[in-house]
Amino acid sequence: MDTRSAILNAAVTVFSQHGFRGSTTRRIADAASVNEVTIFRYFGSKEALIQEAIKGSEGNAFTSPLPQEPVDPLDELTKWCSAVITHLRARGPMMRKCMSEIEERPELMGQASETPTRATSELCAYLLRLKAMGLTNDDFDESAAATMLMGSLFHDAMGRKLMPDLFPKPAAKAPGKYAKLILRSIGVDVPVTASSKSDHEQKVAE
Amino acid sequence: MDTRSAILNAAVTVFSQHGFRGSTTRRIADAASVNEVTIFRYFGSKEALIQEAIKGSEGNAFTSPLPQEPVDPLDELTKWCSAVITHLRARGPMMRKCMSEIEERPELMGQASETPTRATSELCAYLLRLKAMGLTNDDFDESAAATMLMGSLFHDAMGRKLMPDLFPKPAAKAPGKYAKLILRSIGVDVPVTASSKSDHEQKVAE
DNA sequence: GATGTAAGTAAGTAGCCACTTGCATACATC
DNA sequence: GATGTATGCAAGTGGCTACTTACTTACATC
Repeated sequence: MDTRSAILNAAVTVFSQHGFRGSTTRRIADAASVNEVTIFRYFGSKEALIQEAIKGSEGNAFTSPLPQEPVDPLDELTKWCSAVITHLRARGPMMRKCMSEIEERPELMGQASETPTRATSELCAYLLRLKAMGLTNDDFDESAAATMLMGSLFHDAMGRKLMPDLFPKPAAKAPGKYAKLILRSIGVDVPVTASSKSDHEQKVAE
Repeated sequence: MDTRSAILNAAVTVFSQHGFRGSTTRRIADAASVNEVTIFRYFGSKEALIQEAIKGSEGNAFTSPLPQEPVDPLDELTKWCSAVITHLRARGPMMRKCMSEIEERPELMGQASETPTRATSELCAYLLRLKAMGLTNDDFDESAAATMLMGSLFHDAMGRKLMPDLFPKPAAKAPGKYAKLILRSIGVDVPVTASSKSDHEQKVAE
């Protein structure tokens, strides 16, 4: 309805598919069902349009909190991992484009780095809460563990479509497997058979 | 010296920096110190040149084996992780470009997927050897664990330059931290203080 | 009914792009 | 010294690109 935001949305869509160089003003105008000239009246240049479009789409940042007081770490982490993967997967194409063009257009990177940064630090804090509760080893490196889990989620979200054979199947159970492994790596006692979030009766010893 | 391979090398370099659309034949010709026309005489089209250049660069595949008979898992894995990260980091820009253009040019993906695929399956086999030796839990999911470690290495190689704050520092010690965590996640008994490959005296119990 | 505003239409500019053509040069081999 | 081969050079073609200009249409408000 609103012309300006129609153009911005179209710019995000086209950029996600074709990258900066492939996002011609003609393509964006067509996608927005708007005349090409209108784009320049609103934004002045393609550069300015795409920058504003991408910065604007940062608004939908990731916010799925981990509980302040852990009760069932495996279950909680599994659900959180699931949410992170879903979020990353939806933004996959756009993040791939941003990461690919970082050498030429570093100003576009905000979008791609925000979610991983926020998620990693939240995860780190959660792991420290587990430690404070005495559920873990007391010597583990929480920052390395958080990065590692985040890396797995990132890898899965980015790579599963490109090389499906590399990843644990089915995709829906992968978050549970990652969560279980990371918990075990820091000494949390996870029951043997609890390998996915579908095992709801299995609770971690507290 | 050889004109043909000079052009191919230049094509890889330029593509790694600018992607497909940014790799103009003029840029490639300049980088190869060759006349633009020569490119078309050899390869017919830009499309054909870049495809051959990228396929050709798959030659330098990753081959750093994990030992057939594990002796010191933490040390062996740490060195292997280090080698994988180094390899991926060197190919980072090119892999980012390939992954970014997969929707438009799926035929360029071979390069980006070969190393992770090979490395993951080698890692998986190694973890099974540890299991066969009775060093691990007997219920762990080796495929998930291999993917997870691979994801961490991939993530580190791809992302550390873009968002340095996200990763364990110093970079040289990260492979050891990942290796230690993954070993612990599958039940291998890793000494408390062995957190990097620099701790050579510390050996894993056999 | 006059005015202002948001948008479309048509046309054009200057530059880059992949790719072609025709010709010149250098060198090596017979 | 003739021939062939590899390469450079100059110029050009047609198409696309970002962006501009000038004019028009439609609608809303005074």
